[in-house]
Amino acid sequence: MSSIKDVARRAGVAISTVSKVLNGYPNVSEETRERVNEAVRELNFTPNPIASALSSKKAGRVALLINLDTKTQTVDEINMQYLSGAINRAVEKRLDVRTLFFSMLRDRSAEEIEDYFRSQSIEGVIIYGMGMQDVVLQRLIGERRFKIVVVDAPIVNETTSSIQVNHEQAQYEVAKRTVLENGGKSVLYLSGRADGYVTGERLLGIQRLAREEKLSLLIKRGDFSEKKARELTFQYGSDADVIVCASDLMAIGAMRALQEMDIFRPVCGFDGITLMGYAGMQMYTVKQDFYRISRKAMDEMGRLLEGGAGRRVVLDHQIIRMQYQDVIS
Amino acid sequence: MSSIKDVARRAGVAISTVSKVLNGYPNVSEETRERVNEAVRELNFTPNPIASALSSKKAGRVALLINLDTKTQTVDEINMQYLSGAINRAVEKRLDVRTLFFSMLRDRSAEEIEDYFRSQSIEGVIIYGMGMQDVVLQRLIGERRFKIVVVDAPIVNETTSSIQVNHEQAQYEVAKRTVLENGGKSVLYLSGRADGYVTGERLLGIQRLAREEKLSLLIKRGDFSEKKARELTFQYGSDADVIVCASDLMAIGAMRALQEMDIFRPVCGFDGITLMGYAGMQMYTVKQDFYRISRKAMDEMGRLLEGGAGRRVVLDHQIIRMQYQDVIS
DNA sequence: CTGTTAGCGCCTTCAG
DNA sequence: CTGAAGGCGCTAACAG
Repeated sequence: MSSIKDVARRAGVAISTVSKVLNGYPNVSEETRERVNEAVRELNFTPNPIASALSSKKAGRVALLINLDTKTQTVDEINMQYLSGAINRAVEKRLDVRTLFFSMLRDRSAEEIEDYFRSQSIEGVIIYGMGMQDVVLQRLIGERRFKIVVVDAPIVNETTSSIQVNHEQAQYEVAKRTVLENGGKSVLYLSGRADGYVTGERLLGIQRLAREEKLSLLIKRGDFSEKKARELTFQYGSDADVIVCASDLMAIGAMRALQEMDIFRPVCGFDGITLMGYAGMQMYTVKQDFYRISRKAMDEMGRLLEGGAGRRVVLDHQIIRMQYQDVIS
Repeated sequence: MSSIKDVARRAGVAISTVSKVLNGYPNVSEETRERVNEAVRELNFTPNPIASALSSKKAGRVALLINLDTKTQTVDEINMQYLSGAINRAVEKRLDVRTLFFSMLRDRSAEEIEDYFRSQSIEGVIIYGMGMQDVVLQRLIGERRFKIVVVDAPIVNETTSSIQVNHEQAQYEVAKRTVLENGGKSVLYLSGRADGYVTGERLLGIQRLAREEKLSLLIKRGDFSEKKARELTFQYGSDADVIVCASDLMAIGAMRALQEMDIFRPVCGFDGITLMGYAGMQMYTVKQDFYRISRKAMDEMGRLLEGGAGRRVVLDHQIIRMQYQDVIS
């Protein structure tokens, strides 16, 4: 491994000049810049990130905090997409990522967590799947000691950005399309878990639609559970004209119940997960591109690390018609 | 953040002494050792891993290489367990993990990959889900420049360890139990993908059983696909007494086909994935504890990094009776 | 057993 | 615009 010194010697300049070129500083003549770059190429030189971190006291380290407590297949799918999106972007931005799980922070105080991050030279944290009951994380955010990006939780301050699609609008749109295309005056809405931030936002969307379209609206908590959705559909499904679900998983549960009851009701979902083991069903759903969301989250982290202020980032979504497929084609 | 210097001053000793205590070197009197530890506690000191890495030229960095190409829910579940197992153990062992995906190495030569690892100070790589067609990785392993642990691929050399359950034996056992409990003389075996290392091993297991029990054995390639398994079962299922599948997913496909054909055949699976969206089915399967496997893989990596030689590690498995459950309970 | 010292590879003023 | 020099926090001989 050649070092900056070798490059300097080969280019016939001082170490500091090389450093400047490497980091894109001004005040280097075009000529020497080119000479340095050439030497870099010839030696196949890559700066040692460890030395650079130590010297500059900027490691560019960001932790991805994944909520793995709710063990469900869809969540796994979503988390994997989150991971690959963030990591891919991080490689491009030369940020240093480490993956952590909520479970590792269990039973630790906000202070201990801070110490841990600090000792690991972690400067930023992207939080996925945070719930309203996660007080420790909320405190961490409140402390403003780290740059933080929260996915799907509307928390913003000077050092914290939030990133998500417009859940209210998306829920409104997908439900509207389903209702209008099929007709119907009464809606059964199966909502998400009470502690989820998005649950309330999506709820607002369906309520707006109900108001606008003068629909009668029955709301039941499905907790993002396929099973619960199924049970609730058995109980209330036949009384409704349309069933709107706050997640694809619940939509599957609802559809299965309807099949077993041998009645038809239009159903719509939310998330646009790609993998489902149920054939022959169709519905509208909100397609969230989790990979892209996570890339954007990493972008936003880059901005924060460079001194940008926290802000709210809203990404777009799509309403798509989804066809269930076999798990592996 | 206090530094080693502060600790030294506070304990009234030299920096190097503190370093020795920190790293558990000998040649420090019990007394000073205690004094240093006290200072460490009082200052709430944690050594800066970056500085330590730079100085010692040992970053303790290991990359997790996850195969995310085959996008299936079960694979996601398994990969998440791999990730959390490895990362949890790494935290305990103070190793520095970064997660990478096969897709990031696509289109790169073994040399480029080596350079990348080297530039990132990565010393070890744990490879999950490598196939026989991954020649680039095979070359990387062959080079012996990095410490490597391969999960579920039987490759071993001085710097490479392999870790897996005994697939041959496991397949033998689960099939044997299923056959003996239900009786039957002919077996339909749905095998995995041709490029998977474990496919062949599992095949050997069922072949051994067939020999021992004098079973007639029909082998069909199911490619770990639920859909294919289903189709194959439609075609060949009724002619067999028992259906043995090389994965749970295929077992599900087989069972669904049997249900639709309205005939009964005992089925068994492999992997013991916890999440399946199918209710009311039961079968024997091989339970692999992916979380634990991955922890062990990280342990093994620790051994290699400390200079141990590559070896083959075989973990135990269980044969369990599995009851399908709803996705979310 | 303990302290001194010279780096690790890079960044960053500060002179020139 | 370029180069010299002093660290960043820690490790590792080497003296004492």
